Amino acid sequence: MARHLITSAIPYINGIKHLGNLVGSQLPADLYARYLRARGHEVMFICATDEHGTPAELAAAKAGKPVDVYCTEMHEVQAEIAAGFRLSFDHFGRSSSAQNRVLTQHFAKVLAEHGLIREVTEKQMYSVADGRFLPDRYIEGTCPNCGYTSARGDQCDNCTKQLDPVDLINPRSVISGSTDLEMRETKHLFLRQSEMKDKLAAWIDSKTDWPVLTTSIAKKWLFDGDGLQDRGITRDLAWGVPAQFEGAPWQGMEGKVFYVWFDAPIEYIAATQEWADKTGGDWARWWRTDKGAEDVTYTQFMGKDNVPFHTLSFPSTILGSGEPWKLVDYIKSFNYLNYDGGQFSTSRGRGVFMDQALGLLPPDYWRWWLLSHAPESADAEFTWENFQVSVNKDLADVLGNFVSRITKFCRSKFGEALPEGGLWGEREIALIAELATRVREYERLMDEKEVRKAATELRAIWVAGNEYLQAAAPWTVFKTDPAQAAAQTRLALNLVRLYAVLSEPFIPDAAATMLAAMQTEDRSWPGDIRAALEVLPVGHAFATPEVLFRKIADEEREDWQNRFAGTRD
RNA sequence: GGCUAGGUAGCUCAGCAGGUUAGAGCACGUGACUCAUAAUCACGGGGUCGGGGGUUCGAGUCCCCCCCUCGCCA
Repeated sequence: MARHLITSAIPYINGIKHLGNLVGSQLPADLYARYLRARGHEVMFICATDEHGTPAELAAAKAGKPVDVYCTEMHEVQAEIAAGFRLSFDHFGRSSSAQNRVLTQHFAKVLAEHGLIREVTEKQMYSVADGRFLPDRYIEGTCPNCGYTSARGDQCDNCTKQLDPVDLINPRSVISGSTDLEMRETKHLFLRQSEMKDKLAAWIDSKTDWPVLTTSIAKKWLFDGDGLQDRGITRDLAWGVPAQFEGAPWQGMEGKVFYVWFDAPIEYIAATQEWADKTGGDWARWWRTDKGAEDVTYTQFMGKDNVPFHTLSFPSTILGSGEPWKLVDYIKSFNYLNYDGGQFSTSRGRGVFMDQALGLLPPDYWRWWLLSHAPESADAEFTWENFQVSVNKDLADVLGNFVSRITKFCRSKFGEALPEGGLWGEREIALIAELATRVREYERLMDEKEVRKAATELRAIWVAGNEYLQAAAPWTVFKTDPAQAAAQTRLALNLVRLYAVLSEPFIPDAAATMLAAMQTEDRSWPGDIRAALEVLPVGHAFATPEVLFRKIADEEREDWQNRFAGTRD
């Protein structure tokens, strides 16, 4: 038994996430967590909402609510949806927690003591009417290049030219529309990542087993152009972890907070502290190598947009502190999931969002499709046709129908209990051999976090059951040798339990239904396959379950296709 | 423009320490079976492995050039 710390990139508080966000971090993290628990390991699976920053402030203002109230509400919404997808977090925290404030300030202070923070005075656009500094993208004006009137301070959406806010003609605040803007001096803290460059490079180089996607992005940022740049870790905002605090090694940072990318990853640790405070557990044995975490394996899951923060920035914080914090062991990153020929778009409401998905079908349908099509080697694409075909074929026909055919067969010929008699022959021995090979391969792929390939192997395990039934044909054997048919039926019914155990990480609800139907609580992971197929003994009663997975009809699919093509209401 | 990852059967993808007739699922065709959610199982048709050079006895698999897609950055 080993100890595994697993974190999923934390979703931003602003709004409900779409399926692309889900499959990029939370869902594969959950798959891995469930698998490791099933194998008997000790798991700490952490996620949280990322709550600080300007977008949260603006969304709250738009909703007419204080930002803290807004975040509390949205956190509850996201927690509920996560539960709806059966994401099995040990704790779903909040980056606005008191624990994170203390820890973030602690890290900043320690980093400063190690000379890794420097103060930088720069000029930034200030909106007198709004009473605040404006981030570049919250300033709009006319593009000096193409004349587009809604060009943003960082880039013109029309001609794609990169801009500086001062370039804009007639600049105005996106927040209030005010044109009363001026350049003011402001002071910020910068994390001296450039000092950490060599150490980070050596560390990344040592990770030869990481996905190429992860290491190539890290190396790009490390070596491209002038190399790894220092980054500002404070902003002129009210909503966040205050950058001026008691005992801070600097002065004059009043009214400023730490930037989200600095405090968000620290929330992984803080969320574990939140968990500890709630449950009385010990967070330090997961995070402090001087307090029991030296044998922990830490795996992070994230979309590719988050890779720079997790390979460079957060490690700079961890390593730079000089304290014995647990550093990540493996970073599993994902490409993007596109939607029917284009991108999912939160702002334009294009694609399927998590709450909407659950309104259409139960979580297992989505979990199966998303995981079996996870964008590991390249960007992947969601289409309704593909979704319909995969779900109908894999879940309804191959797995669901297998459970259905054998339970109903047994019920009609022998009754609802495992029948007695008969012996296993060559066919059964061959099946056991095939399953043994496949289950070991499935384990290997799950250990390697090869999500798509694991799904393929699992499906092949389901298919093996159908092949066996088709070849053994107990319905024919029954006519001449009922005892032999009984042995075959007994084996197949035991397969249902085995499938439930193996499939649980992908489709937890269906797995629970299958175990309930087999009237067993035995979820033990199969070591010896032969033994695993004798867990349910002769005479063990079962209940013929309802249809495990219903099929998606063509009309339904077309309806959904139309409904989600445009914008979200 | 620079960089990353891709461009393999109609579709979604696997394969690549270079080596006999390039694989899987879906879709399609034929057959088997009738226990089952008109499900399942078997067999089959289908690919000049983006294009062009090169290295090699031999290249989707290595090298060079070009074209296309996606994303990141300037």
